[in-house]
Amino acid sequence: MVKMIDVAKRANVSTATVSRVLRNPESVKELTREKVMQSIAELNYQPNVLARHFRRSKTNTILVIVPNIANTIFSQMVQGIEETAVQNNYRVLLGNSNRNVEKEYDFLDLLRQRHVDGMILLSSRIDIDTLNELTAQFPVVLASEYLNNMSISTVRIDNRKHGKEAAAHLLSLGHKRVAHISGGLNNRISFDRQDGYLDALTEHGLKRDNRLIREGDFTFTSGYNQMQELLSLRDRPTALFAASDEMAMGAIKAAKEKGINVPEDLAVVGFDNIRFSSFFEPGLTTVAQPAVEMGSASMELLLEHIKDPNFKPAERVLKSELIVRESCGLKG
Amino acid sequence: MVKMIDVAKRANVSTATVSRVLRNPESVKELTREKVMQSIAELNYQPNVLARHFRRSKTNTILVIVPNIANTIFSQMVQGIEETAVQNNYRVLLGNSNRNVEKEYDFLDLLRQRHVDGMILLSSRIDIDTLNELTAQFPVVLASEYLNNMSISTVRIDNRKHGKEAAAHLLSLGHKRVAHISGGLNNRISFDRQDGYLDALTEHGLKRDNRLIREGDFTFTSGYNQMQELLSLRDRPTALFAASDEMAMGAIKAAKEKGINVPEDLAVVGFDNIRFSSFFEPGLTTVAQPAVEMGSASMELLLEHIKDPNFKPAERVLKSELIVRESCGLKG
DNA sequence: ATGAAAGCGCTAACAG
DNA sequence: CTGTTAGCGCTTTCAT
Repeated sequence: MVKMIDVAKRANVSTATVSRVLRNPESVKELTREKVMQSIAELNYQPNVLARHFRRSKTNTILVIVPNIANTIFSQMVQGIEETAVQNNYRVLLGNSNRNVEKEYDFLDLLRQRHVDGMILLSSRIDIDTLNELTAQFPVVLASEYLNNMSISTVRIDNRKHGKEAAAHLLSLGHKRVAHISGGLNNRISFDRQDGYLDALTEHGLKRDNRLIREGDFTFTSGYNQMQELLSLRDRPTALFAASDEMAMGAIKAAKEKGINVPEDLAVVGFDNIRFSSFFEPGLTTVAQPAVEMGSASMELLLEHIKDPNFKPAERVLKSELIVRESCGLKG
Repeated sequence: MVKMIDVAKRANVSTATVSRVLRNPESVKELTREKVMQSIAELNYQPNVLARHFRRSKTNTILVIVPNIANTIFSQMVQGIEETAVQNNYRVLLGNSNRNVEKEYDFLDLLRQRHVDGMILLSSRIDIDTLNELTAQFPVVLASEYLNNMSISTVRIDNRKHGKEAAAHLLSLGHKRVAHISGGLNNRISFDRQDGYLDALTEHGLKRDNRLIREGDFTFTSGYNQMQELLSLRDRPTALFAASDEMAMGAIKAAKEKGINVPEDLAVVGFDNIRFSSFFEPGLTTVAQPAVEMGSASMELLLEHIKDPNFKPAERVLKSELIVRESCGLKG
């Protein structure tokens, strides 16, 4: 393996000069620089990044902890993160936790051992104390979720506002019995979307009806199951706001199986705007989460933290919008 | 930052012993080991992985180059890779090329600079010469695709066999005019699936009809567009084999828009068995690609290469199977 | 503008 | 079984 000293010798300079050419080309006289560059090219020299990382104790690598990379919404966020990272000469290490808390904790050692310069969490079950310990020492950004105490930087959307928007859309279409299938209630996002739904009811002069509110877990299957329950009610709902597109699709499947047509007999609004929402029949009306942008924004925020260790925790709330398709009965 | 020498001093041993406790605990007397462990715990010592990587010139990190991480089939493969990597104490660096060849080439420097110990390519446009240069020097595995000259290890399925199976399924249902929408023909996989389709025709005594064969690019939109063309034929097909589920869904959408019912008027078989194929209406009959397993198998193969630099290029062909749902008209 | 040289923290060969 | 010690290849002060 050809190393810096070889390049230096061939160019009749010292390793310091070679290093300068690589890191601060402008601090070296043009002629010298050219000699060095030529020597590098002739020897096909590749700097040893391990030595460099070691010496500078910096890796230009960040860690992303994902609950499930095979889930569209997360893989889109990762796409945004990766893109912005590479643009800024950073690399992305992938930590797929499979929703396993222990695995999440294991990944944290990569931060502690300086294997990475920072970390982005896409939803996480890590306890507050550990999180505080880490954010005090290392750059960390939490994406999509958020916590009450603002000691950690966050990128998210206004779930409550958009939950309200989704439900209000159905109410303004004249529906009086609007059901809600929430995400898992171990999750702040689920509460926010549900609170938004409740806000909309209040604004339309309707009372909360607990029989119309059911807890799912964001998955297709949970949407399917909870809808079956809702359809067995005497006074069954005429509309549904599901806290995820997958659940909305599951719910629609349950409805179809009972001969209930969407949107004619049941209007549905989802949340996320995953790729398949537009392929689905009927096209799903949904709140579009800007997943890729959330990823980019998280990476940008993380870079701020990395550059300036005194950077204060910040919050970025991105805009979403309601995408109206066929499932709510407005278009058709 | 507390380092090895601090631990050593507190435990009254040398750094060598601390190092041994960390890497070969069994080579150290139990009493000594315990002293060291205690010292590590008391000081909350975290080994500096950068120094370790540098010293051992090994990173326990591998690179995955993905055309598009937001695409389900690839994110599933990555999931399998990550899982197996972590199990074997490896980390996964993500390189999302966005189907941009230049970005792919840029990522290769991570290998050349020993930033990673090996690389898995999930489909790639890198030229043969570069690939040969790299495989000669570094552990590399190509997943899902493959090349003619076997100088690189490969994990794939038998696309031709399963393309034949898919088409044969439609033919055995009595269809005589079976259309095919292929993937992009810059891709070996697309040819294989198409050849399988042709094999099936031959076996059923049918001639190739070029009007029934159209080139897509695996996306929903291309399926939609190509189906519109197929439906404008005088003698329109009664069945379709699409080389991806997304294209199958796009094709079904095009059919529905013309009032053509699936499967009654048009039987459809896709390929991949992405998550949404079972949610789709009608449920998509498709060839199930074992994406997660392909990822795991790739990582396992890569580990063989890493452990034994003389390991010969190998090929793993994984099993797939036809999943029969509603879209082919068999089930109802 | 360039060179000399000291180390970054760890590992492993060698010695005992 | 344990200690001593020489680096790994690069960056960066300090001189010149």
